[in-house]
Amino acid sequence: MKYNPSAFESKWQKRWEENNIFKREVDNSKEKYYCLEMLPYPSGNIHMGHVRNYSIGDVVSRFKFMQGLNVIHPMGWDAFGLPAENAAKQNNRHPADWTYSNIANMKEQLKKLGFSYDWTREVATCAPEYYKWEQKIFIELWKKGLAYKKKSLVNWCPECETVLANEQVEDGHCWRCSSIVEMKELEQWFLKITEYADELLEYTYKLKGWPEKVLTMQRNWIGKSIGAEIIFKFADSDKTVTVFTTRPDTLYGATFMLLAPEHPMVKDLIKGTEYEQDGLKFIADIAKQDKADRTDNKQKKGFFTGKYVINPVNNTKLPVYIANYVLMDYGTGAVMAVPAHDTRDFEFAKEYNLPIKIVIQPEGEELNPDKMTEAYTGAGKLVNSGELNGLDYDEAKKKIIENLAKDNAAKASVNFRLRDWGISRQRYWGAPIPFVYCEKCGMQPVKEEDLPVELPKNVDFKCQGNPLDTVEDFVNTTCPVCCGKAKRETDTMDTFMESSWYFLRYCSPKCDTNIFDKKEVDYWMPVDQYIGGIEHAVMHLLYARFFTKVLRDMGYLSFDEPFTNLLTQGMVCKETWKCEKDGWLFPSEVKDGKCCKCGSDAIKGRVEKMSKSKKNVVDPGILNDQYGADTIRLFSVFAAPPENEIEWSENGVEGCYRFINRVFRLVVSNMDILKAYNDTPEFVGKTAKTIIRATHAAVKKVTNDIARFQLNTAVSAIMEMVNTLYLAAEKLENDNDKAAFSFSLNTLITILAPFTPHVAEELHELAGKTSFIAESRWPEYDEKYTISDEIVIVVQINGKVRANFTFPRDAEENTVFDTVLKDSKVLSYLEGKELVKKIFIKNKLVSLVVK
RNA sequence: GCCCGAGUGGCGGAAUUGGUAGACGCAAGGGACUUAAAAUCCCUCGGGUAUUUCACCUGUGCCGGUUCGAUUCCGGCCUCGGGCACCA
Repeated sequence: MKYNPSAFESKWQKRWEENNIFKREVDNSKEKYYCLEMLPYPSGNIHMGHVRNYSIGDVVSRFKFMQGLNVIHPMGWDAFGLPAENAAKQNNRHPADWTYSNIANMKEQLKKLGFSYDWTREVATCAPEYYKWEQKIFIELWKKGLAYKKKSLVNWCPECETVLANEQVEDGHCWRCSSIVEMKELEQWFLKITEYADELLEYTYKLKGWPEKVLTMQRNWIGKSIGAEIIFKFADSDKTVTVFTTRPDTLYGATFMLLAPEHPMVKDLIKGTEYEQDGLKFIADIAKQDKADRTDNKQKKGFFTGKYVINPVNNTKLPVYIANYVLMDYGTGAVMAVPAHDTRDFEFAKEYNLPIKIVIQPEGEELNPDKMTEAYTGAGKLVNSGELNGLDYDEAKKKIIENLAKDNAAKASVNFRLRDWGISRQRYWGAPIPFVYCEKCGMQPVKEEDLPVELPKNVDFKCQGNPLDTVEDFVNTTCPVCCGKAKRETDTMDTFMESSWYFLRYCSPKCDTNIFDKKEVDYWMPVDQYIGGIEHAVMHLLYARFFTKVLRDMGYLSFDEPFTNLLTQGMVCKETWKCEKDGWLFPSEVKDGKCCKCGSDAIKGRVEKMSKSKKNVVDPGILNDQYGADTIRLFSVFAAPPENEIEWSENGVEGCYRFINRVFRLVVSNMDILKAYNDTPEFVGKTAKTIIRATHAAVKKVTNDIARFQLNTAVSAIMEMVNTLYLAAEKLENDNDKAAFSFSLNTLITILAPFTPHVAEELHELAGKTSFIAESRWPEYDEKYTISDEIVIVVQINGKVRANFTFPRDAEENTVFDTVLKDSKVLSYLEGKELVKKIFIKNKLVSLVVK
């Protein structure tokens, strides 16, 4: 009998489904376990990244379930988004059709991989039954003042024809299409995530189950700076300007003042003066630059306004400049410049020949302004600072704020890099924002009983701009307050809104009375294990944390964080090929190092994440046909630790296939023993002991390794067990040996079940069992059977291993030294030398020091 | 520049508390079986010196320290990967 996965994999998938074995319900008598994988965007096909993500999650889910936990393991579709709309433009296909057919296709592919999802909880975020509740959340956010509409300068992607959140701009480019992002002034909806900045940051220190890397990225993104606001008076008027600084201790060293070109005071300051004309030109020049240009070009440029402010600590007059490197959207848009102790201010001072005044002296060094080539930004003691002289810079920070606070000239202040989340999108395929504009009553939310505001079906996708604007039936409506004529909001919500709460909806996906059923959420949430790619470290994971905190404060939730443990799995990569003329090549287009199209040299490119554009994609569907689901699943978890990158290797897959074959042969060729012996073996006899030990040791290692997500070593432990069983199979002598062997094979099938569930079920059935292995109890191991009676004691002499001795377990110090110190090899090292020290570590080693 | 993470064979990677570095797998080489191939099985596999075999030296990015003993702990560096970045 040969291992032929295509003969039975679909059979088991069908049986699991027919018997509803992955369908789970609230059961207060059982401990719950929520295993969640990031829901996919229905792009059309499952790719290797999905397979890896879901294989990891499936091992954990199946394992936890076999351990007796009530495991919820849902799957759904992040179904709104631009690709559906682009497909509509190109192929004349409605985004809904395109999306739902992709979902059907991908669901089929997932089922063929045998993942243990509870499909009764499936959610598609583009369904009105889903986004209805999102609209309700949105209105409640608005009622709490956490959603607001504001005219502001926003990121605009000309290619996608929509606004982007700050999180969606990478290096000045659109995260989706890489076009250069423009700045545009528009009236937009925002969510006040900044109100939660402090708590979001604080909890990054409490999330013990998250990778440090992700927490750091979130901390960087939130970017908290502790400092002070200081008020400066103008020399020639009663006006004041406030600056934010993290270095109030350097206030005595301020030698000029800088304002952002967009600062609201700037135009007034130069109005009617000789500086007006050139100043306006300077401002206009900077305004012309896009985000990428302005940050790329680090050259400091400034313009003197002709005005002066007074330094509140020493009444010095400081010239006021407009500077290109001062940003309006951070701090107050005004900066006190301390060239001696700030890198950028130093460059500016050099450029415009402004004075540099040292106020911090580092220990053991004497700074001299004429000789400095760069600013000194480190620690030190204060000088040239009046009453603060001699203070440490940290103390001076507090002292100076205290002093100035008496005259209301300063206060302690905190600034965040995090901006409010812009969620308006000028696209069709998203959840409509449930607001209307009435001529009489102004902006009004749609009444709850009228939700959802459904997307209209008949729309012209080929038009310019937002297709929703052209749908008269949709736009024209009545006011929920006065019933008069009103117009609907046509912006839709950012698709990250849907993924910010879907894990809550999974708990009661069909609840039609509220966002979710609180009882269900109280039982299942928070998520015990969340698994997904590192690319969501900031955007999705920050938004979901924000939503959780907001819903908690609205009384919907009674916990602070949605995801207790997070695993960020690495990418699946493969080598690439490139030709100078024809660009990226498929491996099939390369022959003997030459490009098949033009015959020139094909260059082996970097190992990169699998992507269509780089032509290095491996289709899981084809692999499934070739090797079966179990092999792909096993490879995905065995190739590397989950958080590392996997470099795709056909040979590696082949190796996993070979291993499953090896297991299949081992079990099938010993089927008679497996069936005939059902009693518990006794722990006697060399062969039986070896078998039982190998079994308990494997169970121990696999159990512990899955728990700490070392799935690769869990698989190696099973491989080792199989190797031992192959050797033992030759040596079975009596009934007890065979009983041990039978016990071991049964255990092997059981511990394989989370990794290769199909072959495990098949072997289980071949062994005459009628139950599902997926529903079997995970085996327990007994420590006393994992250890051997004999142990090897290593002898180190002056730190080097010189000999090995076999002793009975727990041999005493005296016994060991008696043998060791009589051994001729050991003695040869001691000859003519003095034995200075003897160290004995039980069951491990002896260490001798000689002189 | 600031902040995180990581450096171990030809490769992916093991070593859970400081205790025989290289588990498991891949690749490579040799052999068995076979008319042949596939499949399977066995042996070798960090580097070096031996080969009168069983041995010795060296080795976990580099330099130093602690220790009987360091991939693991401490100090200093180097390199790579990632995040943030005219953020005041």
